Amino acid sequence: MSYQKAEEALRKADIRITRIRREILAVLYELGHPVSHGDISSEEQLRNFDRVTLYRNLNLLLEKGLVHGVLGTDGSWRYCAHPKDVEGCPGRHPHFLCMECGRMFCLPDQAIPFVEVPSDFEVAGKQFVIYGRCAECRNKGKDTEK
Amino acid sequence: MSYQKAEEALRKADIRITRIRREILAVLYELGHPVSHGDISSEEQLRNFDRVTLYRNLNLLLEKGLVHGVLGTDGSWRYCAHPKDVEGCPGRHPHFLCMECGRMFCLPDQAIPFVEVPSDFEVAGKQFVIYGRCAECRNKGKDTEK
DNA sequence: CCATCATCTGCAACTCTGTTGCATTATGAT
DNA sequence: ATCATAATGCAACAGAGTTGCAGATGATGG
Ligand SMILES: [Mn+2]
Ligand SMILES: [Mn+2]
Ligand SMILES: [Zn+2]
Ligand SMILES: [Zn+2]
Repeated sequence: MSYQKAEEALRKADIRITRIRREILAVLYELGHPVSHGDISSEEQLRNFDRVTLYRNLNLLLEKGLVHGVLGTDGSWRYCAHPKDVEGCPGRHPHFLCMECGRMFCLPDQAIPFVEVPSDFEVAGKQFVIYGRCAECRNKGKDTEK
Repeated sequence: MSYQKAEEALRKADIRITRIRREILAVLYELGHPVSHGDISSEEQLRNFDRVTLYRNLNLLLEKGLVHGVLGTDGSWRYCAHPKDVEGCPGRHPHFLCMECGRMFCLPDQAIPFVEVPSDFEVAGKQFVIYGRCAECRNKGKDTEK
């Protein structure tokens, strides 16, 4: 079960262990791909928590680096955590967003490429989102396409 | 003046020439870096148009490829057009967002790097945003930094 | 140069994502 | 078990962007 991993991560990050935090991390570990606030809140285990509390905890987990966040080109954030990322989950890889089903996929095998910025600029982070249609949605389309 | 360029581009894209469209394009051509709806709407020449009309026209110009859009990690879109991009302005380059002043900069000298996606996915586009602090904001900070 | 009709504009209302303030409740250290 | 501190729930708010519709505007053909 992912609860062990979740508690371990929370302890390591030195933040209080509460039910919602355990559940959020467990859900993200199981799913393994970035999901929106809405997706998370409709998971069985999280359905009864207040949406604000969910937002606040997602932000906390982001700050503490237990979760990484990706802003989709649809304008909403996805949250993702991989249990294997021992030292937090920096998410330094590109992501793919399917604009038909709204699912987001990590492309973890390649690092976000280096890009030159003016030398007097200070880089805090990067987001690389590729958007289009996922395999599943392409297949569904094939019947209907004229 | 950029009005010539603007009208030319509108004619080429085969959309009606209206005052707001001419003004939007002229403003974007002059500024030459991505700006938000809010920035545009507070430009002298555009201050008296309705914000909805501005949104609708920005979307039209995006669709027609006369303008490129970049979603900042602050969650709002910036719009940009370079007059030299004769065949529309695809914006296929990374952008830098200063999280202090909110300004966005094109990094036009480098293409958005190629990234492998699963072969059965269909790529429609990419967004590569680097965020941090611009040179100007770093300098301003130096006085105040303890 | 005017009539016509498609298109564009302005206004009001709305949606969606995310945030803030505050009173109440749970957590964990003692 | 006690208590201070931190987390939660609820209501209200904020900002970006969209939709529906009535009335104005611009391209076109006579
Ligand atoms: Mn990821
Ligand atoms: Mn650009
Ligand atoms: Zn899909
Ligand atoms: Zn700046």
